[in-house]
Amino acid sequence: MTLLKIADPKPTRKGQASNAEVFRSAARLIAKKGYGGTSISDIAQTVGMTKAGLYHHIAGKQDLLFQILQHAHDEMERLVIEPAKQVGDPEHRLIEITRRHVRGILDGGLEFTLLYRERHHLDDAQQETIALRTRAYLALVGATLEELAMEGKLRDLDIQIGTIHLLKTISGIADWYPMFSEIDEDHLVEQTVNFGLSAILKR
Amino acid sequence: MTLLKIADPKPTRKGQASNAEVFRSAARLIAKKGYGGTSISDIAQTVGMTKAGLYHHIAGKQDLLFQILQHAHDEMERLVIEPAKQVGDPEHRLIEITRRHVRGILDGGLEFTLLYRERHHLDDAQQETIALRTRAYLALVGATLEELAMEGKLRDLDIQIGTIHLLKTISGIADWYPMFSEIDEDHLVEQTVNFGLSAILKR
DNA sequence: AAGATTTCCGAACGATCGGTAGGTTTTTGT
DNA sequence: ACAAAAACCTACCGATCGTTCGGAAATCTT
Repeated sequence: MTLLKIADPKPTRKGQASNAEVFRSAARLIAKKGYGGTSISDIAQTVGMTKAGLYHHIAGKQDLLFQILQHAHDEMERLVIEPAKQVGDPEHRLIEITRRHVRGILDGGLEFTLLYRERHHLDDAQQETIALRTRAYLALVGATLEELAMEGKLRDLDIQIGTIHLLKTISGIADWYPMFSEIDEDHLVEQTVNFGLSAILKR
Repeated sequence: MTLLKIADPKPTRKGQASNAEVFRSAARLIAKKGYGGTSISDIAQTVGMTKAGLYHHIAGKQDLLFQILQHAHDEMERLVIEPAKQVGDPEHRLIEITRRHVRGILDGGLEFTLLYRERHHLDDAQQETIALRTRAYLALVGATLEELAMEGKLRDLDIQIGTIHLLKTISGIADWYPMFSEIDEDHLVEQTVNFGLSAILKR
């Protein structure tokens, strides 16, 4: 009757990470109804447990949100940042970042992306941890634009603003794609790459 | 002792619109803490009333959100859509839309923009009303891109996707500008126009 | 000044919230 | 097979939620 396939056989130390399936279900729920609008009972119900049962896996509601966001950043680093860092040429790196980020969102990172905006429910220390990781990603994209500028490939634009606009275009997909799901995923990926690169590079 | 300067001298019919000051305060609060995370007491406190006192002006929490969103769309139509419709040339119209929309966000439309994502807390009928108004704005931008395509000024891009990406770039400003408020407003407006037009138009 | 109306408040309502205590079932290690 | 550990439950806690009601101030009308 167990609806949770526990990934870690041993751990699940009280308060520490439990498993990714709970995270995903919880993330989907919180993304839909908001942090304050989602009760622990709600989450427990969708993963097939009672409230008290769920509390065996998490240390609290705030901690659950924090761990979900950490998990999202872990995935982000694994699927986007690390692969992109292998690319030497800045133009191809920017394309790689865009492509992988959009793919990551479409391949189930959707609910995690939407959860990022609930980060103000964390305490200050947790918020700072998340902010650091976000800033690191922003710095990667910003540095790539700097390289492109030195190569003379960049348009006449404010690199800081351009960086944020590009990333907002990408992460914004999580907001609207569910309502336009007839759009082909590959098509969306390429269109987004074109949109972003056209806005940023001389062409 | 009245902290609310009532706009309508007579009306304030129970459940109907009250005044814009309450809307702004409530919008700011809800934008910061989320709909579910903001209590009626919270809102009442920031406008200098008790819970019961506030309920003389609103018909309920859900209705308050609905009226705030309607008010936001009213402002949007007044400050962006109507002026833009006066512009015949599609390229200048697109610039006008972008410029006015960004300006609207910076000049206090920030909290209203952020509130849009709480629309799922409305009932179905209210949600449909808001969706209709949003779709009308999207259609205006989409039609402008169509005109540009016929003039041969458009890049080779999917108009639907391009439209949404452009609008997400703009509305995304509300998300991050408070954290980068050292950026000059005029500079941000022009950079955003350039970013959007470069992504969309042949240049 | 008097009466009617609007504005606001204190107090309470049922419901639900996050979280806990203590016990039962299931799984695991040997 | 059996004990230890992990997973999960029922039942409950105090606090807070959105909302309501009856009345008290304040304001407006005449």
